[in-house]
Amino acid sequence: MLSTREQDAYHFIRNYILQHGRGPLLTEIALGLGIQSKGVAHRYVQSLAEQGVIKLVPGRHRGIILAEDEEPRAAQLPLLGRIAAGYPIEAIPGEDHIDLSEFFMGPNRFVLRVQGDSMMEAGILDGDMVVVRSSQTARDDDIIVALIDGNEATLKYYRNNGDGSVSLIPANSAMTPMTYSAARVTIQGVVVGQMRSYL
Amino acid sequence: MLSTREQDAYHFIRNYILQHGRGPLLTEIALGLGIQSKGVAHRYVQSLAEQGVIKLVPGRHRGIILAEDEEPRAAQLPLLGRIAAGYPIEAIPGEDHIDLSEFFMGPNRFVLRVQGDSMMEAGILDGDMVVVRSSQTARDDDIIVALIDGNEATLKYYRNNGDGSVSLIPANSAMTPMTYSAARVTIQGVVVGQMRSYL
DNA sequence: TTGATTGTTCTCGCGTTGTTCTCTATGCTT
DNA sequence: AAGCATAGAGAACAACGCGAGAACAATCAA
Repeated sequence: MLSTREQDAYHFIRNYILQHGRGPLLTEIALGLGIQSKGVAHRYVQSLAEQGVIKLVPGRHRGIILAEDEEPRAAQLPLLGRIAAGYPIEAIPGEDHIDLSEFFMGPNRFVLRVQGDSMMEAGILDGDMVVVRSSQTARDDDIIVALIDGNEATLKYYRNNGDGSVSLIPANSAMTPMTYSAARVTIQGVVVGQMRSYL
Repeated sequence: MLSTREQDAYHFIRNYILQHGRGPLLTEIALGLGIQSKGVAHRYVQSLAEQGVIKLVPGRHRGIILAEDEEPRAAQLPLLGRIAAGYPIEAIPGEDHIDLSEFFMGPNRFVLRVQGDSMMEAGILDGDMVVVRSSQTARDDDIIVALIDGNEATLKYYRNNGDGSVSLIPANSAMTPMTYSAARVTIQGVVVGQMRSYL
């Protein structure tokens, strides 16, 4: 059973290893817990090791390993919290990590790079990546990858008009929605995620 | 388990080989680490070789090879190509997979969930996740996480006015840019990525 | 009170990192 | 082919800081 501060220490250590790829120093743990004493940090580390939550490489600096660390740690980032204008960063209780794999991965998915501004007002900008789940069907208001007449690809909101026609609606007030007979539109997939890099 | 400086050495060697196509000299490694001693460089190289991170061709100058790393990660998705309104999906030559780890992972990064519409017109919507690289500095037009007066967090474009004041500019025409004395604004990090899930 | 939790401060051995020197072997230059 | 500058290999030595605790104190709940 972990005490309150032991849990704090564990979370700090976990975050540190995920961020830096190596164990923290006792001093860094102490700093992270807001205390001056690396002695206490050491005591917590010992306790965590005894309880099997972490493992120690004896006689080494930064010799802390996560016990759960058999699984691929490739795609985890610490999730610090929620940010809203006017308030301090608010921690999200219960969630302290985000796994990019879980976030985006799934069967029958692929990625497209978006060119153009047709979904601009939906927050999908020129150059963004969209994660698409292959599907021949979609629900209203899904963002879909559609093929018109078998050769023209497009990214639009989907609307089935129920009369044998479908509408493809851009998220850009400078462009107009288009309506086609259902036969002309082939759904290739549904957008399930979006990402952007600022580097 | 690599020590701090061994990791530094490994990164230097890796970069060197990727850049020059051949292994570095011990002297060059020492230079790259900012030390005068090629003896230490040698010690690090030996240790890296023992731990299997690199391989050595015995009896040769520049005989350092990268051990075949990069076991296929779980966080890859096929990258089909580029989609633009009016054209078929166009394959992107040379790129056929996207690695979520490479896309988003890096040292000193964390994730925040965005609340509010202050960066709406930059394609960062309410509920999106942003990947932030910890940093105390930023360049003009970076999107930053800033703390105002030490307790108010916000996500804005950054602009250093050069006269001791900085401006924080929202991407939302319904909101107005704010200017503060530089002392009141603490930069917590720079947004390097953004992602959204539609599920 | 008593014990659990949390914290400070101090000490000690050694891990880590660095310098410098020597010896041998490689490989470019002549 | 021979000579030589330089690279690899490693030993000896030293400074510094980190891990590993020990000793002790404050706080709070049972």
